[in-house]
Amino acid sequence: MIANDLLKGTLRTIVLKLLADNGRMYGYEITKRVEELSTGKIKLTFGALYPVLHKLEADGHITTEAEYIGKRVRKYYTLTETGRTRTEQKVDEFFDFVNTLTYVLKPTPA
Amino acid sequence: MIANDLLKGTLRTIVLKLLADNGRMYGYEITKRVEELSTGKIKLTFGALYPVLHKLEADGHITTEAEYIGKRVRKYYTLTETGRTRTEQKVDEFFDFVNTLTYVLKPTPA
DNA sequence: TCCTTATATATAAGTATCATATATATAATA
DNA sequence: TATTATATATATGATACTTATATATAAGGA
Repeated sequence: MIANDLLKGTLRTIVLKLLADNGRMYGYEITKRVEELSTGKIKLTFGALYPVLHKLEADGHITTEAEYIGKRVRKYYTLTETGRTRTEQKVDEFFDFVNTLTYVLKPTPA
Repeated sequence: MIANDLLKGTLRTIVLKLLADNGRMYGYEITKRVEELSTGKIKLTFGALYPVLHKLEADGHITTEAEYIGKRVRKYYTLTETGRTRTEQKVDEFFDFVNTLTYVLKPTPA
């Protein structure tokens, strides 16, 4: 498992990027996909995920469609145009961060 | 500047790694060195740094020596053995995290 | 048939980490 | 003499998660 301090600040980015790559997805599906892509090392908690999804919707980055699977509700989320732009920004920001921190954490002089 | 959400969870790692590489350092020096290594993109705030240094000391990862530069106190910090072990863990943890998240954030299918 | 596990969303309360603001003081430079 | 740099420290506040709790349907195994 990945230390959860490090995950802080990346949840939004993860969610946005998955939606960008996969078209529309629902919450539960997102957690499963992240677990899959990270070979079990990252597990999103629902208590964090759903508030983030609601926030992204409130900010106009995603839209919702409810669908019924039998009697159970399922909410599909899709990126808006601004959401797509935001995704690019956030992903770039992350790799920038990694490059910069690598300068700090790589050096090992005699 | 690096988005500060991303920095969360990396402060301890940065401090430990700098001490591991440079022998002994004092707080102010650490902030300057980080700014240098990150070409100005990471600026540690004192409000975050000093509590972390005190915490690391309380946890037995570093020890302090006070030195007087004229009349001004300067506190040098040095890694203990457990601190050295912890540094390795934390740095490995960070690069693990990066590799794992890259699996999630890299894919871009048609 | 009953129990457990998986599916599915949601909110409230608690914690950790860092930023901002404030305080104090000495040394160097313009 | 005034400003900037050096140097440490704490209190308060914001944010982003985790943990706990709630609710409900569907599927699978005993």
